Amino acid sequence: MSLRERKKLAAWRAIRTAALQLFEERGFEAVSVEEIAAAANVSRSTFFNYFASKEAVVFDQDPEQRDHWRAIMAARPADEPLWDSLAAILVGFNELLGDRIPLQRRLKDRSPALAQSSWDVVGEQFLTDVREWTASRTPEGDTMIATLQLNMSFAAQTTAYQTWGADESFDDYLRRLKHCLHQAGTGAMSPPASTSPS
Amino acid sequence: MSLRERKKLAAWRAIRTAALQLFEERGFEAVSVEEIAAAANVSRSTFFNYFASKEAVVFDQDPEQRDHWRAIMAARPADEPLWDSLAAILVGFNELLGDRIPLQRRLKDRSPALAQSSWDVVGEQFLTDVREWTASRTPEGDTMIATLQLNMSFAAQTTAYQTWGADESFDDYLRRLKHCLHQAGTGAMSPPASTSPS
DNA sequence: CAGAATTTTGGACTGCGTGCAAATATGTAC
DNA sequence: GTACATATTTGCACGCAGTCCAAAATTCTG
Repeated sequence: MSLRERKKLAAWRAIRTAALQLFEERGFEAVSVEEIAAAANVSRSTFFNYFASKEAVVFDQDPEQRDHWRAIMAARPADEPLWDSLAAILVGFNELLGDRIPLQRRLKDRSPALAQSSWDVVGEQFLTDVREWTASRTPEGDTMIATLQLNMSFAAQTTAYQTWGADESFDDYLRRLKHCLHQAGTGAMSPPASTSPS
Repeated sequence: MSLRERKKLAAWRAIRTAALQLFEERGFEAVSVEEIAAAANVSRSTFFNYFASKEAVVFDQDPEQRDHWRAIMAARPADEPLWDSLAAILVGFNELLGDRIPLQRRLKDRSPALAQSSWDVVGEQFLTDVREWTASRTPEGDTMIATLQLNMSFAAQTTAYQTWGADESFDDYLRRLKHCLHQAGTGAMSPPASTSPS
């Protein structure tokens, strides 16, 4: 790893930690990009060299994390049913994010702007990667069914996130995620009536 | 309907038609709010009185439409399974939107900014209304399962939209939407292998 | 150490979205 | 219709996100 690369990574992390710190202290909207840059000892321009937008600094993942989830994807056996793979990938991804998710949650709760950022939890990069991965594992004519399963797995993820009560732990969240994935897998209308656990 | 209300509606429509016209001619990004306001014979301030953002003018629905989809929601029998209701509501909503959807599609295809607006197809208002409707029909402990079904129905909608080929008609899109809803209802992993129709 | 390649920086610029107070239009009561 | 209350429109100023570009600064290569 060359000096350049090390410095790049360091700058990326300096910006992100500075930003998150400020966001936690004063809320997303109340912090300007200028302030973030200043806190990270970088120019405003440099901030935009690393992050496409102010929101990206909340949702983008550490470059090293990216390698991890790519490994997770690559590890799925080629003959595994798509849905099972997607479920495993999403769970793995969430475990990977770990304690960063609560932070995102805290910020979102306080910020209208962040609240309706298209990307919840899963950042832009992961979305792109998992789309690509799905496409690579989908035979010619099945692209619709594959897209549907992909979107359904995200629906499960979103649901777990949305119904994550303020008093619940991260493990509770993970459990619910798995439950939602299972439920989505077996079908939305499978239970004729009340089948809500825990 | 008072004069005020009639004028309001007229202004709303004037702004939207002017905006859509300009967007079609020159693309979403290339048109400024000032230009839209000018084309609609209104001040810039007034534009923001009616639309919360430049994007909202693409996704917000005509106030009268809102009454229509509310009627659709109200018409669902109280004892119908949630999933069936949601499916019917979404189909009804899309039929209602009708030829406006292709327009949105055309704009989105040309505009990166629009492309990743959180709201695809279904605008903010419909989202809010259908959330509220769902909540009103959900017993105390079933909020997670209800949220999941809601999100899954949107996943089906999104999928139909994403896989809508440029050469396909609006009816093809509607057909695919129904198919996706059915598929999502019976479960993501139901087909062990290739089961893609048409 | 010299020159190529990449990154950082500052500065100017466009345009969205907000806030506010003055002007204008509509509704209401007499 | 005149007078007053209420709602809407308008202009103006402001902050700030995001883009572009050319000049510095830094790292890489030999």
